[in-house]
Amino acid sequence: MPELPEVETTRRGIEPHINGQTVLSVVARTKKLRWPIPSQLNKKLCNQIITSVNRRGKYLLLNSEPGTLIIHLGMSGSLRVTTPTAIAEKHDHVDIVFKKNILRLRDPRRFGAVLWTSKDPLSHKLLASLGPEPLEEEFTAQYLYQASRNRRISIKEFIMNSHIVVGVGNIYATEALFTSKIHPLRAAGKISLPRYELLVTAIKEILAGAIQRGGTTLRDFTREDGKPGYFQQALQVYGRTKQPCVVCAHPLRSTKQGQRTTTYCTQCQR
DNA sequence: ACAGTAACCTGTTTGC
DNA sequence: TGCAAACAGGTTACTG
Repeated sequence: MPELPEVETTRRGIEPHINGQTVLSVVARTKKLRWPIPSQLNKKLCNQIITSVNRRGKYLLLNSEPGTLIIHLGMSGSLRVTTPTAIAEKHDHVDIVFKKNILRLRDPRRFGAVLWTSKDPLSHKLLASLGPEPLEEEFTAQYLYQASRNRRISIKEFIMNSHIVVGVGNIYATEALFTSKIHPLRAAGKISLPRYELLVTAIKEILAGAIQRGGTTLRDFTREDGKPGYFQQALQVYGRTKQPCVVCAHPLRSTKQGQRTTTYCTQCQR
């Protein structure tokens, strides 16, 4: 569920609780999520200090002197800061135990990941070939325009590809295409530079706005304190199939693209 | 290199 | 009411 705004909301939420804190122990109750959880995580992190909490795309990076714990929340993951005595529930797979609290990973569908690297995390196989951060200056219309030449894939699948740009998932891709009036099925290679300008602006504004509101909570996304985000109230098309377009009142239509639902306005988006 | 599809899971909602 | 199918915020791996 978490897209970039939800992961960034999580990062900002957990950072003040764990940055500079010493790990007392690591408890893994599950052998594997998407991939096996590294054994000996307790040995690696016990008595180590968390020196920074970073994000790259939808990956969270908990740095320490000997290495980095890489966490991905997948579709249903969330991190919470709990009291040291809170009882772990059914889908609570990993605890990073500190003196005053526990950082607890919950992930019912187990599409998430917990990985360890003792090298530069950005050179890790899964991170090395990621596209630019959408909120950084390097993410421009010119970049998307050039990257999309001769690509026949639809624009929606194109911007959801993390090797093109990170952090744009189904909700925000759907919203950004509506805002920039681009039809989600249009071939990425057949979109003009001016239209990419509109799209890039929309992506940046929508992601920034969602972070400001603490992310989108549809069903079970929660912040580190268990509270929801408030961006769902600002969604204009996602989840609104058959309801009237907020611009022209024409009923919104849905289709499937790469196993994901896309909702769009047949009148406004071309 | 690119495009299309299946796969990994569980919980909740929808439809007969 | 019951049950099966469909659906859910992600991403890799495999095939052609």
